Amino acid sequence: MMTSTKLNAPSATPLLAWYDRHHRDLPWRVSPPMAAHGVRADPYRVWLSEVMLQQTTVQAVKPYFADFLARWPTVRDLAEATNDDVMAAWAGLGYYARARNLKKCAEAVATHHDGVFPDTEDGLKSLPGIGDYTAAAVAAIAFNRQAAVMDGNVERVISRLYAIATSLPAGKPLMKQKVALLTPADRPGDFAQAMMDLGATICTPKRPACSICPFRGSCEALRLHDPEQFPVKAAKKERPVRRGAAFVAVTADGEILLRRRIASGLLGGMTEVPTTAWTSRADGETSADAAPFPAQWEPCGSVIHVFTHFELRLSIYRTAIPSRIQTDDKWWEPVTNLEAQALPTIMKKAIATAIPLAFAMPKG
DNA sequence: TAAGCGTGGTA
DNA sequence: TTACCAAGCTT
Repeated sequence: MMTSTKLNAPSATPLLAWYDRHHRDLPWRVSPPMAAHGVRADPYRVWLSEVMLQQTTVQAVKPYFADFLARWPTVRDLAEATNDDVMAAWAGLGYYARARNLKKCAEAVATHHDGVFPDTEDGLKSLPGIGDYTAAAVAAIAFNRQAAVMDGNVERVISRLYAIATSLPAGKPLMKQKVALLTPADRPGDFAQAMMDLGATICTPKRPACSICPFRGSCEALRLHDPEQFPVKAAKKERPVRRGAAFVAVTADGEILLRRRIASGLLGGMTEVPTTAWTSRADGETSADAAPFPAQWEPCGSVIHVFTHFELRLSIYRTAIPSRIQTDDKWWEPVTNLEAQALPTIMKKAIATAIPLAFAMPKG
């Protein structure tokens, strides 16, 4: 006789058992056996990794994490660094407001908290760049607080476990409630990391490996035979195209003209070559007419770069001049020193288009 | 609440 | 190739 499948009530226990066996080894992480002996990860490392991991893959973060930790081993070291050095070290990782807030947060901890991170969610959340997720993650992982950690992975796992059909972000409060009920008092940090590991390796967006999932006996979405339909997300919007021109000027001495972007907004505080405005207008300025100074500007290609909310198509112009030309709000930088600059990826692409060996030149 | 905010990997 | 997406925060 056919009977309906009976689900067990979800519990942290099988997840933690799975985590003990299958957890990922990551540079900022304390392994479960160590954690079981009361060893906690350094709050500075947990915070640094969590900020870097916001909307960013583990693979992309690893080299940046190692570099930051080597250069600034403690939060005080980071607080005493220059903004330029921090922005240059962050260059390429994206979402540069994170780097600006990282520096502000380090300064706040050093100045107002005696160099010690707050050990509560509320205390952490009051710091720059720390929101709901990061506050809960640091509180749970570094301080063993019973905080409900909810990121994209957890949203996916929870929405499937309970077959929550409410779309995101509207369904988030209900999901957070479910996570809070599931979070154990004894191993909250391991639980949070286990949920994220599960989301990253088993409960994946496409083709989840339900047959080996520790929640397979409790998952409502699996019982419905369609885990991929969760979580339900709002429809995405189309990505408009903007156009502009970028100008690469190089002197006979091998110096390139650079400038600093304004401190806020897109690529805020980062370094760039002079460009026109980036406009969605079909008749937008993309010619050499708007160059930073009169010269023989030669078109040398184009760069397409996809940002989160628009696609940028930059026409690249270059000129070679005998010596520096006086400009305001700009400076000349040796091409051999570009690696030390806070150049976002789009600008490295633009420069590499005009000077193919710009990032392959030996230093000094 | 919705929009703004990067980049590189993957299917 | 196009589209999606990866440990979100701020305004």
